[in-house]
Amino acid sequence: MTKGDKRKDAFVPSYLLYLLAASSEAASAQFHARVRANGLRVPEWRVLACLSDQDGLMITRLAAYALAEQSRLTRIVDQMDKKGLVERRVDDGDRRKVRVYLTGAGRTLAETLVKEAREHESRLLGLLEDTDAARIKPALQALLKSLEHVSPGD
Amino acid sequence: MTKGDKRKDAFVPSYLLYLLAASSEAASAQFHARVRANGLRVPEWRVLACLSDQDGLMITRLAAYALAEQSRLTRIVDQMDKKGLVERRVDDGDRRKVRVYLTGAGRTLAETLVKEAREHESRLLGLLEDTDAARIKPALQALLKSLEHVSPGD
DNA sequence: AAATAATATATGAAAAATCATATAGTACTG
DNA sequence: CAGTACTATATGATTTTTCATATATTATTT
Repeated sequence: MTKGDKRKDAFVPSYLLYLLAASSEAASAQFHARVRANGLRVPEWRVLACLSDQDGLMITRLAAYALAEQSRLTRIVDQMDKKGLVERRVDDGDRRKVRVYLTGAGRTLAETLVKEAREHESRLLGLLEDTDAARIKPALQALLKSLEHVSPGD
Repeated sequence: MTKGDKRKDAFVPSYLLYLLAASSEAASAQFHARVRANGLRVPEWRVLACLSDQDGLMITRLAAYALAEQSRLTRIVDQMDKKGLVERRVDDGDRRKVRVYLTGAGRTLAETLVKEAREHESRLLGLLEDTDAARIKPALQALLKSLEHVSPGD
C-alpha cells in the first residue's frame, strides 16, 4: 500500500470539495448549453437571474450574488448593457453606487430562462432517490450558511 | 407579484445549480488559500491529488479526472513539469498517449496537501448537523452518478 | 499496404478572468 | 471645514482559459 492503488482507497472520488465541484459542473452542463443557445454566457445568465430576484442591485452586491469578482462583473454589465439587457443608473442617495436594472428585453429573457431553469432543476431532482432529492438542497444550504460565518483566518 | 419581491419567493437562493456553485466556491475558498500558500494553483493541486490516487494517467483521463479541459491540462502539466512536480512519459504501447507521473517532490507535496485536505474536510463536515453531514456526500455522489449516464441531447 | 478514419496531444489566436490600482464620492476626525 | 480614511466602481496589464485546429500516431477499410 504505497501510493494508493488503482481503485482501493482513492481520495478524490469521495472528497467533499471534489464532489461539490464535479457535481456543480456536471449538473450545470446541460443547462449552460441552453444559456448559450439563448446568446448568453454563464455569468450573464447569473446576472439576469439575480436581477429578476432583486432588480436595481448595486455592482458590488450583484457581484457577490452572481458569484463573480467585482471588476469582472463591471465588464459583464458593460456587455449586457450593450446588448440592451440591463441598464446602469447612479444611485441618487450615494453617487458612488451604480445600480443595475433589467430592461424590458432583459426581463423577458430572464423570465424565459428562469422558467427553463426550474424545469431543468426538477428533472435533475427527479434523477435522485427521494431521500437524496429531499436532502441535497437543505444540506447545501446548511453548508453555505455555516460558511458565511467562518473567519477567513481559519 | 410582478417581479419577485425583495426577499419573498427569491429564485436564486434555493436553486440547485446556484447552491452547488456557491457552496463549492465557499467551501473551497480556505483550502485553496492553503494550496496557493504551497506555491500551487488550484488546477495543479487537482492534478497532484488525482495522480496520488492513480499515477501515470494519460493526459485526457487526467483532464477529465481533474475537471480541466484537455488543452488546458496540457499547459498545466507543462508548468508542473517545469516545477519538477511531474514528468511526462510517452506510453510504450501507444505512442500517441502521454502519461503523467509524480516525481519524488510531487509525491511529497501531494501527500502533504492530501493530508491537509482531509483535515479541512473534517472541519467542514463538523460544521454541519449530523444528518446533513451524513447525507451530503452520498447525495452528491448519487447526483454525479446519475448524471454520468444522461444523454447530452436532453 | 494505401487510403481513410479515429484518437491523443499540442499550439496559436482570441476571449475572459484576475490583480493591483486609479478615480471618484462619502464618512469620519480633529 | 480641511484632512484623512473608507467605500464603490472602473481600468490597464498580465495571466488564464477557451476554441479551433495542427500534428502525430494508431486503427480500420478496401
